[in-house]
Amino acid sequence: MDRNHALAAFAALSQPTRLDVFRLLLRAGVNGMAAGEIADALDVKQNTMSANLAVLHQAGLVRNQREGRSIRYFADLDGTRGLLGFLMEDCCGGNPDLCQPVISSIACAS
Amino acid sequence: MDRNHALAAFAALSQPTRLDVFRLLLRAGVNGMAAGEIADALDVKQNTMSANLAVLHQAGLVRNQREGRSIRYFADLDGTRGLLGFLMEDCCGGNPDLCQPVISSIACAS
DNA sequence: CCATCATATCAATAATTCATGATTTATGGA
DNA sequence: TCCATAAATCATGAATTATTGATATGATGG
Repeated sequence: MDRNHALAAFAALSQPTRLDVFRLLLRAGVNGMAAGEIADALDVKQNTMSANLAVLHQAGLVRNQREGRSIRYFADLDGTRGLLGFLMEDCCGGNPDLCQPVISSIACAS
Repeated sequence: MDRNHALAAFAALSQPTRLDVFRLLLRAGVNGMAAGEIADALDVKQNTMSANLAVLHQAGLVRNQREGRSIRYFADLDGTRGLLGFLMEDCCGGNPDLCQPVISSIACAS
């Protein structure tokens, strides 16, 4: 993850529909959702959703996979990890004592 | 951190200068940097930087504090934690097994 | 093949965002 | 009080981004 990838990812997440899509796909987990399902779930027109999915894909935040006539989308956790790592690396490198509480507070309460 | 705050934060980080500022302030740690220092360090005009700092502040990503004639800026780690937590909460809630690797991979290598 | 369904791409307009010169506000020193 | 410094605000033009109707591509079943 370099600076330009990070910029693209943040831009992707700065739009309401796209943020909703990403969180929806996080919830969907390994099942993912077909493009049309996503559009229906969020009440967004098909071509608008297609464009927004393309932005998320380009940004490395979602993956997709053709499945018959549909294309199924998944949250890309590798890309997500890269983004968060990029954001926090400076903090962790220079000031781990300050950074650690940020990390630990978002750990899954398993 | 609600959806609108998260959108504002992602929008703030989606602009090159602002991303650079945020990372610079993470590196600066508790010392922070004066607004003018930041503008000089990144070779950005004073009023442009002022506007960008205002966006980051509004988004809850930086704090500031007047210090004589200068205003000193700091990365706001509470705001940052809120943002990351918001982004990952759905994943953690429904799919902690998938989410955990994302979290642990960004932990500080102390 | 042909019809249909699912998704992507295109073209055009509307809306938002950005950078900047000029100006204003706030602070501190003489 | 007057001046100098530091930062914020304002107004404007340029560039980017979003949405949408129309159309194209790709896959499946008959």
